[in-house]
Amino acid sequence: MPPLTPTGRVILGMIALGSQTGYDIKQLVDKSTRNFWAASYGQIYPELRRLEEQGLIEGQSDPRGGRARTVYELTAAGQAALSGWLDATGDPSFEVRDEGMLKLFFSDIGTPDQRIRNLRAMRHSHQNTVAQLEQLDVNADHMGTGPKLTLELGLGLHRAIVEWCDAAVQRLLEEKNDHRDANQHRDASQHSDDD
Amino acid sequence: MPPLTPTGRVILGMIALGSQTGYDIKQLVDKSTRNFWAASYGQIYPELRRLEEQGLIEGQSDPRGGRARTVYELTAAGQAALSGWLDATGDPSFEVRDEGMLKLFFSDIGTPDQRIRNLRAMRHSHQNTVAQLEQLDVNADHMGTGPKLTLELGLGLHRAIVEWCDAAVQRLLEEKNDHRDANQHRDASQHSDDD
DNA sequence: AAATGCATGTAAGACGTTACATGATTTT
DNA sequence: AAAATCATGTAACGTCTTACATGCATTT
Repeated sequence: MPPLTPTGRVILGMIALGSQTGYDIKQLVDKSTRNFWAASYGQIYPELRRLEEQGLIEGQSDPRGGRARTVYELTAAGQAALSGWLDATGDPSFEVRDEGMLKLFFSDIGTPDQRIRNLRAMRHSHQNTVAQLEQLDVNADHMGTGPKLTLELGLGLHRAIVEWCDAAVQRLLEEKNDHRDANQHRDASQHSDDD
Repeated sequence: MPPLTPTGRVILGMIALGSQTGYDIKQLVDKSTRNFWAASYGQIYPELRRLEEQGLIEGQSDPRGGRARTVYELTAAGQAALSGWLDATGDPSFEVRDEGMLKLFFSDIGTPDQRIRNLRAMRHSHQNTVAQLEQLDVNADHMGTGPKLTLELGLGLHRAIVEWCDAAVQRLLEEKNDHRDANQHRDASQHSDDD
């Protein structure tokens, strides 16, 4: 028996949480886990096939009107596979690919202005994420403990990044001003940031 | 002209920072960016070829003794491509795949103990990362502003995750105790955590 | 003499996104 | 009547990791 693929895990989990169709799964992933574990249709539908072949899920046709629709549920083997994964010890995989940080890393190559623009772009995208998560947070009452915890952690992290970006920009601007003031006396006006 | 590939960017950047060989690049990536942008030999060497074909870098054979060795440097076009990327506006890509959080999200499926074990596993792996970054931090004097900033942000983030995991575990344990105390009176001993 | 580090590379496969295509149902 | 939502799927492509293979140079 091949081990659960990465996408296989999300799918089993989402079906366990009540998702029925491939479409359903995608909706739920986009609403809940996409910030730390995304999935696309191009992965989901083929993977549903494989999981059924492996006997971990079972689907049956359940059309709504003239519209084809396949409803899936976990088999006993599927529940076992899911539990086995959740119970497995050993460090969980963790990967980040952050273009903003990469640019920041290389930012000595460019101008100080470029660096600040980049920090503002980072700030902006993480602030977006915060706003999305805050939307979800309003119905935290109807959530299980797991989803509540991940939401809380996500909010905390993205907020921390936003705040750090703000602080970094401010520090860089002050350094720039210090440097300018040390050379000669001119005026500069400060910007105000949206939020 | 095809746009810079993801790995192409790191390679150009690392060469700009002074890396000379493919081996060099890999070493530097592993020491500096791998927590937010990794690269493997399987990507690096083929990509060096492509970048040379595109005229963005130029390599020349520079053996050390009987050992083959190719030293690369940026061409003018390569510097332009790198600057163009660093200067580009529009939100930078940002992706996370965090198995620990995914398990946490699904943790209502398992037992409370499983959830706590999972949180401890997360804590452990992020604490490892913190330790690695602290090693790098000791020679922060010799770093440019960019590397210093990414190091600082990385440290802050991973430390925040460690702390959040600790707090979450504690909260969950307290809830468990409250629940137990509400039913009947027994004793439980607390664990002590390594660090 | 052995182990570690320097240095280069490839092949196979795993994983993933994007873009496209199709069509029914429900809401506006 | 149009737009949004539900629902399923595929093909092409891009990207990346793992595992393997090789061999010289330096340090222990």
